[in-house]
Amino acid sequence: MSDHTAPDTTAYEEEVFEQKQVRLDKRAKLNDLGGLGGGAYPVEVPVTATIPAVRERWEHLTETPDSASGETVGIAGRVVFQRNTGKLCFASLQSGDGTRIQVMISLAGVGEDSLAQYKELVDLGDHLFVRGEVISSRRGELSVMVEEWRIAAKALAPLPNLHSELSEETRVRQRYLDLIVREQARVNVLTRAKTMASLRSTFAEQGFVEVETPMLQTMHGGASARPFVTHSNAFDTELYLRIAPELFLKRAAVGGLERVFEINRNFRNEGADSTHSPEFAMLEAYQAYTDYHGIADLTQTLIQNAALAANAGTEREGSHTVLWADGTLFDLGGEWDRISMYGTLSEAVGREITPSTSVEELQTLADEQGVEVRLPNHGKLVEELWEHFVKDGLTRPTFVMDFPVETSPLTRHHRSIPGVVEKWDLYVRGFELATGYSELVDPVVQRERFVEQAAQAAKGDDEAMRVDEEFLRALEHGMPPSGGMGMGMDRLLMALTGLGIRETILFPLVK
RNA sequence: GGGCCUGUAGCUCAGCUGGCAGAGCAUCGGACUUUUAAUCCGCGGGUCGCGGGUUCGAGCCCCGCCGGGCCCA
Repeated sequence: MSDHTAPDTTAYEEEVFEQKQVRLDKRAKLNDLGGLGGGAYPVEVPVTATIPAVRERWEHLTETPDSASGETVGIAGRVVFQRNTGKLCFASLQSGDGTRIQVMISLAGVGEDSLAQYKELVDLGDHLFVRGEVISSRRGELSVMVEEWRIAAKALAPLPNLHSELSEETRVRQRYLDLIVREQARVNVLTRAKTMASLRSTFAEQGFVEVETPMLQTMHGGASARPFVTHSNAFDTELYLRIAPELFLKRAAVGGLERVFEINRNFRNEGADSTHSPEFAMLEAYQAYTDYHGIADLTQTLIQNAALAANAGTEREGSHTVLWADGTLFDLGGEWDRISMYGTLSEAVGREITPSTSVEELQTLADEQGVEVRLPNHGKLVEELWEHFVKDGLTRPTFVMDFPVETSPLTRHHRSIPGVVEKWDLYVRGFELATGYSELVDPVVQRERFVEQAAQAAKGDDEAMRVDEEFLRALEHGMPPSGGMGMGMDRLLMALTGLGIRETILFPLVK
């Protein structure tokens, strides 16, 4: 064992604390706390009850001010308010869920020395343990009359101002502060957790198996996106962070996992803005012996159950109508419409648009309406026109079915309508929440598509896929006819809560 | 990629036409046994995002860079 010199923490601390008087003062208190049992960071404190439990059990005391329960509890929480007077001090302790309770430290209760030490050493933001009787104050506030107190964990950095909102940037960069001071931040975390649990529960009810497939891949595929590249020292090779789990989940399907799903992170090396994050949680699911209609049924059930879960314990218990952050009520219930892209576009423009409508005719239509299109081909034009004429009119969750072949080159062709693929996008209030397919399982056709993609890549398209021989070999062993679906988890949370993407992610990537 | 807004004390923000760097809360010292953002007295606290320029003088005007937000593509 090599001997190592102790790191020179003193110099570092001097530097850190030097400029910040607040921290300097608090550090001085650390030394004082060293003289007390346990110091500033005791390994444990003798808690006998949680703050919410104490509140629930003795809430009735608030109806009779200045009364005593006769029972003693030991509780701990963060000091979020302090009102110190000469011989009687008040503090509010907050537990992790935001529940608060008042504690009272009096000369009569703890004695002169302990009271003086309390006033000297305990600051806003510290974790404090107290033991004492549960009482109500003269004003009727549920309180613990302290007989003994201890620092549970000293805070060196000061708590932010509790009476004004944190700025957007501080919320994101120091989410722990956001969680301490803002109820909605705590609710958001719980809503996300409840949503995830609900999805897994719905999948379990329907006989799906959850798997985890590689995030580090020797070849990226399953979507059109630019990947992050990294390097493996052990293999001395480049590896890609996955842009989608699709090609591995389909291998699982070949192996006999007839109902399989994964909820995990994807990474796309592209722009980050208020609706796009470079890393994002994605759900993908594959179900054998169904098609894009069956997988749409599944998707609707998953989201409606998630809405129920988000409403559990609220006044909307049992309802599919969710409450958004801006106060809007949004109904996710009922049977969702399934509309045809060509059909609704034709209706909207008052003339028949089909997969065989010419590029010229579509371009004229686009020009007339001032719709700008960069890459004029039939599919691109149809999608742009559809978005322009139809999309914004959708108020309820809607599956938009049957897309042009050109814009979905990797997708299975429609069984009866030429020029169209068996694909849907699920739109919820203007954005694409999920996408589903009758999966392409023909290894010969799949190979052709890969070869076309590889040609695009050779021409410099760094979003195009390469020929994945290992995946093709799997497909050649036969994948059952299947429906597949992908859904962004952050977007699902946005649909359930009306929040921006940075609020749905606990720690969004920031520079 | 384009346009607009923004960065000042630990936190949230003012700062006029270019003229000594400000407030509330927090911190520090003092008083107070029923406070609810307690009150009262007193004291501190700044790389005005960074770099350049104009000017007698720049938080403010100009240029570049960095961070954040909104809209558009």
